[in-house]
Amino acid sequence: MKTDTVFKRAYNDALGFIAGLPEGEILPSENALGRRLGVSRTTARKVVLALVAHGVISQGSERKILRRPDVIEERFPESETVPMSAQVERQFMDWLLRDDPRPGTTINERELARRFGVATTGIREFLNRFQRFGLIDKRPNAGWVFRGFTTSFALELFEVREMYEVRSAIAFAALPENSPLWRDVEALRREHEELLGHVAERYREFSDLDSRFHLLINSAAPNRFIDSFYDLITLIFHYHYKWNKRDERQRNEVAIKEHLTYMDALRSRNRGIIELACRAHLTSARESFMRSTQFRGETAAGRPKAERAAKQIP
Amino acid sequence: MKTDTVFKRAYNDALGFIAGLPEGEILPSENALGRRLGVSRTTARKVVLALVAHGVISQGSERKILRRPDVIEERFPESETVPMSAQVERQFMDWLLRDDPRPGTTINERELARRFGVATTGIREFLNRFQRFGLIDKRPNAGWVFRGFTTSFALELFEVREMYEVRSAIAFAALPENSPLWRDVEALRREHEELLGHVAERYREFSDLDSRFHLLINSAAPNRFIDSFYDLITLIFHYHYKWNKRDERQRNEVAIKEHLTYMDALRSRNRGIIELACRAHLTSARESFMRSTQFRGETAAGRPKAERAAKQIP
DNA sequence: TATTTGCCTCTTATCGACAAAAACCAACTT
DNA sequence: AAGTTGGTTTTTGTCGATAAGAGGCAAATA
Repeated sequence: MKTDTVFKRAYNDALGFIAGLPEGEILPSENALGRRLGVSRTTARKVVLALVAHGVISQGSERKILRRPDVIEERFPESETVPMSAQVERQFMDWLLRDDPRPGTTINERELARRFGVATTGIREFLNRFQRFGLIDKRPNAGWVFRGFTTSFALELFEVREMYEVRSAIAFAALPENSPLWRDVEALRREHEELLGHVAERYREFSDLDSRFHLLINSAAPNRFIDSFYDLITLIFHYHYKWNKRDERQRNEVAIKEHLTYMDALRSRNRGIIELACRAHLTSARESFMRSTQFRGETAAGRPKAERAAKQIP
Repeated sequence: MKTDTVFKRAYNDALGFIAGLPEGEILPSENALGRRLGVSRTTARKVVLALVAHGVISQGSERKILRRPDVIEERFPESETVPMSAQVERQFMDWLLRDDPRPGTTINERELARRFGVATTGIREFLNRFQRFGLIDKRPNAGWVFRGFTTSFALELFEVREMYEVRSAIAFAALPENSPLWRDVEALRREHEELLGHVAERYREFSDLDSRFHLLINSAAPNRFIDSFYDLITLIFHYHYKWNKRDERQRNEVAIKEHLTYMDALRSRNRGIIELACRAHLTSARESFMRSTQFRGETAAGRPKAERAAKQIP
């Protein structure tokens, strides 16, 4: 059966929303509430019912807020508010990182299902969606193979990334003076400078900034295929940052400076300069990426134990 | 339960294989047979059992071919040899073409399941895989929306295609003299010339040639992301050719000539010339593609009935 | 010793069931 | 008339079951 994560998340959100309201206030209509919580009226109604049952709002058609903070803190645990599919993704990535299977390892739907505590259907669905990221292959009637975080995976990924980004950067430069994106660049530049000033303590915040920066460049000329490729970039980097902490501060500092140069180049509107800065940054990003992780050769041959251990999550 | 399409296809193939063998010959081992049919020994064994039951080969451990042509013609119907997933794809594309839903139309898993005669799971799985082609979007808990064969779909598709192909063509020119791919180009060139000579009757064969040509260019520098994008190109063009017959002969003739010029350019090894020929061909292909089909604007607004009818399968 | 075959186990493909969530409808309120 | 609510219908998300197919082991054969 369906899980009720939607309801639980909505309920939690509703509590947060109510906490910010004065006591005695009348609750908004079911429709309005649903809109605010991002759910259908059916679910909003269920939330209202639960709120009444918990004594957070008054019974009857009145629906006044009673505000019982002690109860208000009784939320559903985080883990019950995230839909199964999202949980599978997380568990799968964690499994990938932790177990560190070598290229060519076959992936067993049934075993993953057991391990993750879900039905095989859920795993299947995830793998089917995940397939587009080029890390796994399907062999009909015989499961999936993990292609591995190989050198060629990284190279192919960055090759396409560079093609896309150079194209977007050049398109960006061609934006009209009054495009709101120019203001976004300036705002982002300030954030970069700010972060650079406190890089020693706050270098971890770069990951988010990085993602926003490249997404901004990309938004100059939207293309669904390019956008969807960024899902992959985001995913990989998200987990990459999580699992690899070596030289993180230094790597990030270098990248921040490159971003600044890159933004200067954009300002210049000069195509040649932009392309140069863009490629320089991406090349550097690729090398730091590959240096920081133990990418493997293509063969399924083993490698020393020590090397394996280096990739474990700290 | 699983369908037995694998077995049925294997059985049909086995009959074809046996038909080419002299009477009285001994059937190869189960392992060898399985390998030849592209199936596990378990299935090969099942095939052998069925062959015996139908009197095509002798009973016992002998397994001599009895060759009863009348029985040999009793194959399983085509439709029972194609796995459900493939059938869903075909039916979905046909539905897309025939019903011609407008952009923004919601897709109903349950209804498709009913219509296609499969369980919803099958539809879900297909839609999840199909999602990467950028034609549908998922709205959690509320089904899918068809984004439509819009102008922007075509433009975005061709933009990426051009980026990829120019990159591959240039990589192609850099191949060493002795690369076997050069021989493939020459062979393909001869096929083009041959086809051009009989274009009036055989213009339909171009579709296949086109696909092979671009795949060849692409194979100069393999990249999994680019390769996977070609799946989309192939799919779209496959169905495009099926549903759009307007000016087909003329369009194909033009394209053949462009391919020839393109191949000349490759021979020259000159980067500038190659890029020119490549872009010229792709631009022309894009325009012919867009002219030949009624691509719509982005809005969900209606359009005249006559225009709709033009897209029906003849 | 290397195949071939018989038997057995494990995995995948596909279905149907069912609760959660969305969508619809009609009576009701303001 | 526009919006709100109660009740009903439809659709999606998730599960478990089961036959088809893959793969492994060991006895038999060559």
